[in-house]
Parts: sequence; C-alpha cells; structure tokens
Amino acid sequence: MAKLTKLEPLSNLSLVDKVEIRLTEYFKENNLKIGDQIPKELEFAEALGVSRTVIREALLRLRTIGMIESKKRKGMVLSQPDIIQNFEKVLESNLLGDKTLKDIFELRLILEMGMADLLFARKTEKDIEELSRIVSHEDDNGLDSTIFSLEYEVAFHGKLYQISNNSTLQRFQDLLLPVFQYVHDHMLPDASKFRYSGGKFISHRDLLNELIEGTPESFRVAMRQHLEPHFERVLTSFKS
Amino acid sequence: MAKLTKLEPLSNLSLVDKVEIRLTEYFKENNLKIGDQIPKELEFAEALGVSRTVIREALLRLRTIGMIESKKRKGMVLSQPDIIQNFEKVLESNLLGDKTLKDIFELRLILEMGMADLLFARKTEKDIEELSRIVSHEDDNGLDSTIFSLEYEVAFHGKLYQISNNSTLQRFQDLLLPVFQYVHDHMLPDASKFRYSGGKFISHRDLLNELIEGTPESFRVAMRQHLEPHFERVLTSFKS
DNA sequence: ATTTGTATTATGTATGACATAATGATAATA
DNA sequence: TATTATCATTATGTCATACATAATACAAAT
Repeated sequence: MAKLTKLEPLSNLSLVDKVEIRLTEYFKENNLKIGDQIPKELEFAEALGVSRTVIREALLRLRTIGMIESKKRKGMVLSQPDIIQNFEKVLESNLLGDKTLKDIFELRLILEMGMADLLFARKTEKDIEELSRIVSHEDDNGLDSTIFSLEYEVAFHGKLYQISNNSTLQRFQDLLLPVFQYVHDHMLPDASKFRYSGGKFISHRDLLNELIEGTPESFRVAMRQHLEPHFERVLTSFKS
Repeated sequence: MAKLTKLEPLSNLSLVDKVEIRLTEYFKENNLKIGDQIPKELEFAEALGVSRTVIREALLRLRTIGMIESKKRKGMVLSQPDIIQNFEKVLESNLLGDKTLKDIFELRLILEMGMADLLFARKTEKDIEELSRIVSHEDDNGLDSTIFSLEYEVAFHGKLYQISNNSTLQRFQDLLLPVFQYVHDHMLPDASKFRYSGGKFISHRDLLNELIEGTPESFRVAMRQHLEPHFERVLTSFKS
C-alpha cells in the first residue's frame, strides 16, 4: 500500500470545546478585565446558536478554573483565577503518579535552595525574633537535634517561606506539605540514620545564625548541608 | 436587642458542590486508581437521588481538572490529573493580577538558583555538548554578550531545565515563558544598561564552564551574578 | 422612615428526548 | 474462510422546556 500522508480528523473538538475557546476569545477581543460583567447564558446561547446546556458546560469549565464567578440573579463576572486553588483538588485526589510526586518533592528542595536572596532582602527584625522563638522551643524540648521532628520542621521552614514575602510561593508550600510527608514516608529510603558528610550537622539554629550574620551565599551552603539527607536520597534513588 | 449567637447558614453549598464532594469521597472510599472504570451518569444520578444534570455538572468539574476522562459509549475512567494543564488556560486568560505575575517572576529566579545540585547530579555528555552548541551559536552571531537576546536566553535556560530531568519543572517553565517576557517588558525598570557589580558579567559560556568544571556551589555563585540585573530589579522595585 | 410584601431576573435544577460515536454481533460478500 | 457491510446497542453529548431559588428593586403598609 502506498504511503499516505496522515489524515487527521477534521475536528476532534466537541461543541463545548469550541464554545469554550470562542468564549475566551470573546473576553480577550473585548479586553474584559477582572470584575467586568459578562452577558448572560441565554444571550450567549442565542448569539452562538447553541443550546443553553452547551453554554453552561463551557462556562462551568471556566468557573472551575476560577476565571468567572456567578451569582443568582446578578449574573456572571470575570474574576481573578486562583492558580493554587486548582492544585488543591488534584492533590487531594490521591491520583498523582509517583513520578509527579517525586518531581514535586524535588521542587521543594529547589525552592529552599533558591530562596536565599529573597530572604536576605526581606527579612525583618520581627521575622528573626519569631524564628528565634521557634528554634528555642525546639531546643527546650531537648530533642536530639539530628532527629527529624515534623512539627518544628514545618514551623521553621514554613516561616522561611513567609519571609520570602511571595504569597504564591507561600500558598504553594502550604499545599505541598502533605506531599512532602507522603514522599518522605513512603517513597524514599529511610534516612533516619543518615551520616552527614564530615559528621557536621547543620541545625535550624545554625541556619538562623547564617540568616542573621551570614550572606545569601553562606546561607545556601548551610541550607544545602541541612538538606543533605533529602538531596542524597533524591539524587541516588531517582536514576531517572 | 439581646445579643444572639451568630446564626450561620445551614449550608451555602449548592447541590452540585455536595455531589462533587460526594463523588470524590466515593473514589477514595473504594480506593479507585488511575484507569479504573467508574459508574455511568445515570447510575450516579439514581444512587444519589439527583438529576443527571447535576451529576454531569459535578463530573464536568472533575473532568476539567483532569481527574476523569470520558468517551462515548465507553463510559468514564479515572485519569491522572495534569497539574500543569490548568495553569495554561489561566495564564492565557490574561487575568492574573500584577502581584501574582511578580510572584511568578520571582519564582523563576528561585528555581534557577536552586536547580544547581540537580544539574550536577544529572548532566550527561550529550547535555554538555548541546549546551556548547547553543553557546557557540550565540557567540558566532557576534552579539555583545551583555545584550539580552530572548532567543538564546530561552534556548540556554530551557536546556538547563531539561537537564534537571524533572518533567513537572520543565513543563512549568515552558508555560511560564510568556510571563517572564511580559514582566520583563512591562513591569520592571529597564535594565538594558545595567552595570554589573565589579563590571564582571557572567555569560552563558561562563555558566557552561562552571557546569563542566565547577561545583554546585560555584555554579550558584555564577548564576547569581548572571541573574544580577533581574534580582536587582525584583529586590528593589518590590518593596512588598 | 423602616419594614414588609411582591414581581422580576439570571442562575440552578429537573426531566425527557434525540444525536453521536464506539462496540459487538450478525449477515452478506469475495 | 476471511473479510466487509449492516445493524442494534450503549453511554455520553446536545437540545428543549419547565420550574426552583436567591438576589434585587420597587411598591405598599405600618
């Protein structure tokens, strides 16, 4: 048989798909901004020559990603999509594959390593005080500082994200906490008896001191050592 | 008037809201995994005692975030939600506020600074070769290396993300390119005549050399200098 | 003037019907 | 026999219509 050029279907888009595209085009064409009122369902239906059902389904998709909000009798308005919100349901669904979860775990390490410059540029006296409080509590409880304690881990690192003053980043981190925990518990080799290179362990207090007296560079070095067991596990068990 | 205990509405959830929640609970309870078949619309409708319309709207929401897929006659199956996919429409909508866009721009800087360890752990000969090619092309074109050229910028840094071998990160980066461009063009003070501290400019070639001969630490220092104008602008113009 | 009722409006929900694509069984054809 | 055409079946996709509900404005009543 002769070799044929691949014949693609004329259009594998459903009616709702097309309407959805058309609607977003419409918003752009008319340069509509957040808070702007948009026509009602029946007007869209008539204008596009489709049933209200199809319009509703297309609009519902946009509502699902937070692009529009609707209230009874008031109609619909464009709204600021919440990037993080969509993440939430997806994560809660427990349907993410292991590869994706690993990717996200790595992402956290990347973020903590890359945050340093923002931290130094934006730290305040109050921030330092609060971090000190957290670290003190940790010490008071007389825990062997090499032991992983989730509570203080979350408190300390969470505060760092807060200092970054990047609310998108912060919310992202909040959301990812369960993922970290899951990956930590289930998918990586046990690191409870990890030997730090050179035997030197960098505690939260050490990190705090770096944040007070050090530089972004020195802080990164310290953070890298603090995260050493996590990096070790990621970089060895994920040969791809 | 006597002080009364605040009366909360009995339930501000719509019927579709409730059904959606109930459905996700159902998936968890039955420990359904990706690829598993789920009951058909009419069965759900009958089981929950609501109309097919409501079931469809609830299911459509889940379909929108990629949790389920449906085919005519075949029915519906659970599928792996695509974290990035939803981002796409949101970004294209041009509805994100300036603050969010700034947050995302910062996020890129954080990622590039934090990636170093992954790069060194996963770089291959082929990767280095390709990076070399990119840098050579750049030099050939005799551009003043301090001038910002979007094309090579994308090629070089995009390749770095690729080397990280973290596909979630990669797709994220692909998606964010337009944001970087927008923020770069519209929201930050012009840096075309930025003076690098100490007059030393770190080019892509310098970064490549660090990746070949240096360490994650030295690479981070180099990257920090390479990104200096961006950091400068972010850390000065965003006083919160 | 404040409250209360009432009509109106746009979204939310319900119902029934038909369209469409995928599937498998059956019959027709080479 | 093997392949193709035909057809019924099934679950989602689309349509049409009606009614429910919450928010709003305006009139009526106290």
